[in-house]
Amino acid sequence: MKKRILISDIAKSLGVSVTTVSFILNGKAKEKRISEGLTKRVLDYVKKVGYKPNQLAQSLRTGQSKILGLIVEDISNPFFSNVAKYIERIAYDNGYHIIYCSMDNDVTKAKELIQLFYDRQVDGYIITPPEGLEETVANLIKNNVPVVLFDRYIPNLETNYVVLDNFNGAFTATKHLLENPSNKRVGFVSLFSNQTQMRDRLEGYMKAIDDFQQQAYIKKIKIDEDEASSIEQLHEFIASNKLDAVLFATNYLAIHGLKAIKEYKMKLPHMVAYDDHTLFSLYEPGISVVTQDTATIANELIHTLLNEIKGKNKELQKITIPSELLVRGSSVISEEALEQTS
Amino acid sequence: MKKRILISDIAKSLGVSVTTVSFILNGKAKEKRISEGLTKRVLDYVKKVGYKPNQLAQSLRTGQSKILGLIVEDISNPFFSNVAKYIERIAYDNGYHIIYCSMDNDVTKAKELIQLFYDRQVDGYIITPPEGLEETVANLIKNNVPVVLFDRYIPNLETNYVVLDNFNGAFTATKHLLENPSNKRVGFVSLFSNQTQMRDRLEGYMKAIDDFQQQAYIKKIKIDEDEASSIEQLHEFIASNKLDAVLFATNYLAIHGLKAIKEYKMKLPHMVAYDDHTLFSLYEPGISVVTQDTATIANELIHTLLNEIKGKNKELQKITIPSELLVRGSSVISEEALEQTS
DNA sequence: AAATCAATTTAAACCCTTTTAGCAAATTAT
DNA sequence: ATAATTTGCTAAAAGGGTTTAAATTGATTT
Repeated sequence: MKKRILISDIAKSLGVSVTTVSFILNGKAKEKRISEGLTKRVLDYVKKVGYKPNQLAQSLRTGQSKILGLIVEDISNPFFSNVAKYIERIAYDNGYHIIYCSMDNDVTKAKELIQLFYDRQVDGYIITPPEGLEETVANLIKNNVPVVLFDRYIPNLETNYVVLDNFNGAFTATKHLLENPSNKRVGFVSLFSNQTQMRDRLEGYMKAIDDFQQQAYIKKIKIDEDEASSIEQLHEFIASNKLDAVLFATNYLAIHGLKAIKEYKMKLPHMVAYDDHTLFSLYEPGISVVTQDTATIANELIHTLLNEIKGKNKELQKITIPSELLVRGSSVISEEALEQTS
Repeated sequence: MKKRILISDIAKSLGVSVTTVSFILNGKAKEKRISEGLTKRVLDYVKKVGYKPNQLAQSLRTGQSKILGLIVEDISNPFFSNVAKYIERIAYDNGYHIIYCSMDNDVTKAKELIQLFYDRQVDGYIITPPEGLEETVANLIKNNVPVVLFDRYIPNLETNYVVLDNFNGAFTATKHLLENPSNKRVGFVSLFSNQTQMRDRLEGYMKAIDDFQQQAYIKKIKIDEDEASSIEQLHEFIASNKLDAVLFATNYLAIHGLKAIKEYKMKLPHMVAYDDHTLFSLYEPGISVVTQDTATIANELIHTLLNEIKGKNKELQKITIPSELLVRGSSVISEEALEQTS
């Protein structure tokens, strides 16, 4: 923690030039034909005094900041904070840092953040794009800035992305609900949003509904609706349609749903939420979810980005990760439900 | 997004020197007695072309990175991610960026992170110190690095910190539980940890127990215990002592407790958790919590740190934020509980 | 008219690396 | 024995700003 030691100090102490030390430190000893003896001597000394290059100077010179920008919808959503946690870890293991931000589905904020990151010369971006960010992202791509989209992609824009198999996730979930003979009326709660993940989840729901030749009950909530109003609307939706089951397109919509149920003492025998949450595993009755391995997602994201930065991606990576339906509490719950109704 | 414009470009275009532009941009026009006319001309032009100084070059020269390091216990814990979200926002509004990390209560990792941040020349630190970090933090202080501790502090070390009134929080919570005449046996679940927040919560619990002249039931869990074992131990603790109520010292311990209750179909009529969680508000019966305004905490933290950086703190800031007992569901629940038991 | 002074502006040093271009000595080829 | 390479290393420029120390200009004094 004492006074910072510089590369010139090393050079002086060893009686060699700064250039030589730099070459050796950057693994160019062979290439620059520096003798093995000297290489070892420098390396040993550097290790002994614990010299570390000044990142800022290094970045200024190389144009590489070794910082990655992560722009997620909302870091306080456990889905995103879990992914962030893994990304952070892998990035660090690869010598990168993460600067992260929540954009709260606000295009203006997202644009500002990207500009800010750009000014900071981050080496790459992982972005969950809100609607309206198409042009900004297109611009980044055009300028050869490494970008990976996440959770949703931008149609008609050729980018790397890592998303979930939303269609099959929603399809399987809806099918699961419909297969229960007591569920005649199965609804779907989503957002007013044309983002791909929402579109695909809707399509998955519709496919299942059509397969079972049932009526569709679809409710969309405004993306920036305040919680109280959202709860109010969900109450109305569930109660007036006398729904037996609902598929919620996001975890917080499902939470609003639960709050509505609690507040208005409604019955909603079955539901499936999108993206898991501690709450869902402990709630009685247990709440089934469409889930996915956040570690896998983080892995794909960060590796895609790092490869892009290193120019190792021969072609665009369009990765779809299968999602899984985690059925909860059916046995326990049906017992308990029976007990309670009896 | 096009090619970056430099300060030298500005100077050339305007036919003045780089120095002059720099002075004006850094608000030293008056001090350096640069004429108002020129000042305005430069400022207008800079705005017109949208010039922004290269942060790296700036940092390299001034030694200020405008980056703050935030080291929390676990970013996926909603308490921390909420505080982080606010901190992030305020920092940005003040022209600072946040680099954050979870240290997972691992001293080695925390030390590495601090070293890493130090190498990156962050301008200040917000740290939730794990046990064993005393010396490292002391070292930072000794080197005049701006530091604010958070959630817990280090006894005998003179630092800025922002913590909660853990003693009163735990005391009030325990008192609340004891005041219910049906609660004879009130336990406390905490961690094997000498961190101040845990120590104070224990003392608050003990004070209430002593005031009511009751027996104490205290269970500590290893700080890095795996979830399954933690659940197992909590089951044993609650069941064998036939506890009527439990105060949990952290939100995840309370979650483990709930899992134990669910898994082993136990009864635990009342509980209070430390740090709120969506789960606790929706669980049936609603779970009371000791909570606090994360916005206030974040505000105090970031402003203390920024003032420290600017040298505006005349003295050390030792801030204790009052915590609040949020009693949940007592009325509704007792009704429902009655219904179920009847 | 020369000297002094204040008001402006600027050249150059500095922050710390990386990297280009090149030099001197040792080898090899002719 | 000399020219052509190769080997081993380095001086200096570059990267993009900030800041010190000094130069320039015009006005005022002597």
